[in-house]
Amino acid sequence: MLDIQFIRDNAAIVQEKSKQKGYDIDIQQLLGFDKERRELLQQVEALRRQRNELTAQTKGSKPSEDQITKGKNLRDQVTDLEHKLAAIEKEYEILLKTVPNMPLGDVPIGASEDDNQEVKKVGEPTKFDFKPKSHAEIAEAKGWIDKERAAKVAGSRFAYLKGDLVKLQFAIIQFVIDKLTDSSFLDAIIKENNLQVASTAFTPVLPPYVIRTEVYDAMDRLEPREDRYKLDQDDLWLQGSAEHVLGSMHTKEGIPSEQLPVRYLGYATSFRREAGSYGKDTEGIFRMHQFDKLEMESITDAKTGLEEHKFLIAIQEKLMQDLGIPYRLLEKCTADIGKPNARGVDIDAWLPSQNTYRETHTADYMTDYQARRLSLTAGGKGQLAHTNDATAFALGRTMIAIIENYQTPEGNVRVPDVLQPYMGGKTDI
RNA sequence: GGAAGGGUGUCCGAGUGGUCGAAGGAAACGGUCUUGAAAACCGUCGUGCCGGCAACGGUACCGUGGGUUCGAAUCCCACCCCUUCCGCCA
Repeated sequence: MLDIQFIRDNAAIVQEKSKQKGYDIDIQQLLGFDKERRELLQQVEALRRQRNELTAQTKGSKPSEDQITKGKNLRDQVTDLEHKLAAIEKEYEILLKTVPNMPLGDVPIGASEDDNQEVKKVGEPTKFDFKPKSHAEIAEAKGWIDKERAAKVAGSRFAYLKGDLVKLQFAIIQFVIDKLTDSSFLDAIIKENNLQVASTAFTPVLPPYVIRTEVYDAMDRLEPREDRYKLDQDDLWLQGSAEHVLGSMHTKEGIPSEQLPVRYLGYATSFRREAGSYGKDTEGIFRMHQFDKLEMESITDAKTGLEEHKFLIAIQEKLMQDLGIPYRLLEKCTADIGKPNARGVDIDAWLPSQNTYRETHTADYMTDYQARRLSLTAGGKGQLAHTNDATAFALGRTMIAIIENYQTPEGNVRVPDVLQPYMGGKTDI
């Protein structure tokens, strides 16, 4: 969430920028609650002071009848005002939490994802001298995907992945882990892009797949909750991205400057109900309730947060280039970056069967918006951390891109060069 | 799942109704002493919120949330977490 002091000092800006993100918040109403809350708080504290003074008078000896009467009277007044204060604070907090993070100055203003701005295209759309098939056609023919049986067991939008596709997934995982834990690989990216960040290697992490309501909410990733899976018997949700359980890992901690930046490469199976996307992307494994993902997460101080964001994007690009998949980079507009984001980009991979680019990556920079509610500081007392997350590879969609861009007329798939060592030297599957 | 014990400041740890924001120790920081260092000694040493230009004042916080009481770290209830033992289990 935002700092209330910032909202008090910049009410008009907050109002305007919230609107640009598609959140029409009544800032004046929020400030009204804030004022009322502070007035009540002062009254409550004055009464508590009286009560404390009375207690100090009576300590050591039995209080007189008179003092007890006075105390009871004070207690009732305090309790009454505390209830009023609690009610106001609840309204205040609900409203405060609805205020989105402020977009950075370079974020394009827009009303929908159509207003996202293309920054560049890398690689030419793959050319074929035959009609390219969709990943679903190839994979089903190869026996790599079985959705019909998955439907019997788990319902729609689930799949069994089998055979060489599974090997390919693990090859990608191993490839990325090798690269991101190698600080010389990172250092080369830093130099090439002239970035001012440390070459600290990523720590690979296998996180828990479930997350408490309170923590999920503090990350501001619980909503929309109809897209989340809730565990019936516990106060737990299945995470929708490794980022949800990685970013929250250091909640209520202070990270000393010598340990910054904290960089994690998380691998997790993520779960999404895909509410509201019925009938969309039903072919193959493009949009699933369950998918595996390699996710980068980093915690920095305020000074280096933006540079870290650019670094994570540079890594995403480098990994895509290493796999040889044509892609485009989009700067997401105010309406599309997401509530906790100050800035965000998408990478879309070229999919020959759809003759277009489709989203495979996102990179999110949250400034201190998440850290404020997580009580996460970095580099000193009261200095809120800046958080960044970015997809390394969403494995399902990455394999779709590989299958479609590397397909042969015979319906085979060439293995990208960098992955061959992880596939036992196989060049085709 | 059953039984027992426990969660207190940066850390260890005392505290079972008022004199407790909290003993004592360690660490850290400043100083005295010393050629220098160690030791010893002296001092400083939690955070949030509200008010204030500030100095400062107030308030809250002893796992979390309720409750009892004139008054709660301390008593009661619920929950969370940790440890040990038993059971079950990959």
